[in-house]
Amino acid sequence: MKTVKQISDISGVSVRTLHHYDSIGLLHPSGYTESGYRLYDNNAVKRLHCILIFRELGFPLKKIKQLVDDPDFDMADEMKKHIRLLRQQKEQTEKLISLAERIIENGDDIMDFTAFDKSKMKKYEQEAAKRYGKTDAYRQSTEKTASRTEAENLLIADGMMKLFARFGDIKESTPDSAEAKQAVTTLKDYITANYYECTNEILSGLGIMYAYDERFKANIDAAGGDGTALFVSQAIAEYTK
Amino acid sequence: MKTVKQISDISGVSVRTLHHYDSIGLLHPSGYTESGYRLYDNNAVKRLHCILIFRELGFPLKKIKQLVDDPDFDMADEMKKHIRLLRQQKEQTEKLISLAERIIENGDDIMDFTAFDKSKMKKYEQEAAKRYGKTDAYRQSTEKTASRTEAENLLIADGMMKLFARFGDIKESTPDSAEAKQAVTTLKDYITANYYECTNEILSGLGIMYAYDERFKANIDAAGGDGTALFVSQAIAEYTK
DNA sequence: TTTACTCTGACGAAGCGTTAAAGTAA
DNA sequence: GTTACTTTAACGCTTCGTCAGAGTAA
Repeated sequence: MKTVKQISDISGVSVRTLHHYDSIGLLHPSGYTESGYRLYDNNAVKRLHCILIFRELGFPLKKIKQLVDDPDFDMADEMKKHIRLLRQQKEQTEKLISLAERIIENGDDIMDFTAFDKSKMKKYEQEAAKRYGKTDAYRQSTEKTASRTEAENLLIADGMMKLFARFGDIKESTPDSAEAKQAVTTLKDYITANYYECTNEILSGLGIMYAYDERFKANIDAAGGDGTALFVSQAIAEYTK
Repeated sequence: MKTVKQISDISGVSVRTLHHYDSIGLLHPSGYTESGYRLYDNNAVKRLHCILIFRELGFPLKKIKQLVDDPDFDMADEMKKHIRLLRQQKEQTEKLISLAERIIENGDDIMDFTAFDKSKMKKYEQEAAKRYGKTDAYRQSTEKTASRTEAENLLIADGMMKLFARFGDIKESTPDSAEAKQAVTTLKDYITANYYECTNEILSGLGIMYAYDERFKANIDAAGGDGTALFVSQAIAEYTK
């Protein structure tokens, strides 16, 4: 029979933890001294080892209690469920890593950019909706945006900027060049995939907006260099002609 | 100026969360109505969006507060530190997954096995220490075991069982066969790598123990089939002859 | 006596969810 | 009046860490 301190020393857990496990019924001492000191026997030590293994795997103490208390509990099944959980965790973390990396790449202006996406873009949507009566596009966009997380939206907006940057690369060619047409197609598809069905009509409206609305123009030129917004606008005009 | 409910609707966070962010100073309302209702302006909305992005990346609220409050705060640096954290998390999760998978493979008797490792093995170590005066081996083993987590030790013990299972595969050959010698070498190296420097002297003692101590015999035979413990013992005797 | 342990509370931490009681807006 | 909102207050959740005050062991 060992005291809390001895158990603590051989197992590495704190005395407080042993107290805690006692109080929640996960590991009661095997007995007590006459003055009320906790005493643990070898079975208790074994039980503690089991507990620590599950704990390390990330099981919550409640589940551990079930696992070690009920011998009929389907361990393999619980393990499999747990592995699924861990896999999800891993995927989630991977997502966050790539998110964080991309945010770093974009530098410090990422926040203004968000503003561009969430406020200005939406503002335009509303205007476009009034103009073309395409309330549908607005609804779609709002729903899709709402169903995503902030960071996901940030990435998608980031993708928009990258598309504009590509326009910047080819802005020395003509708006009716094959590259320009390709870029417009990509942009249209991107909007459809991520915001709403981008018809030629809407696209045309966007093209005008991009060149004449200062809010857009500034952001697009920032992404692709001076004159990019104008070039995008012209390329769209050619495309929808 | 929008009320809590409106902010909640457009951002997806709960009203309670807004209250919370107010109380911890992360996002104070831009103003109040005469009756004390919180009111938020566009700047507050932008700030909230920033907050949500960082939150999603897993930053603690305290750090987010610093990041959004202090414009001189080195964001890129914090991001990099955070990415390192995320990578560690991912690695840790990967470890746990492979751990859990291996535990599943081993079936339900994994716990008895742990007992075998932690209690019986150590008990033997002590006995061996007394017998050969090799207190050093005992200390090494204890230290190494203590420096690892429960699950890691479980895996290492699992490895021991696999080695015994290999002996079981070749137990129809002779104890002085090349395979047997190879298996003994592997066992010796494994013990040295994971517990303590396994000299021929100690190994010899182990060999005797494996065959005549019922506690070991039962476990080894369980891993490699009846007669495995005896075969291991003989193979070790040959090896150390 | 001194030093090392042990015991039972009880607060704190992170980030809100969830009532609860009561006032306000439309 | 009714219904939808709003406010503050406070417990709950999870797993212990960290005192605090007081008794026990050697």
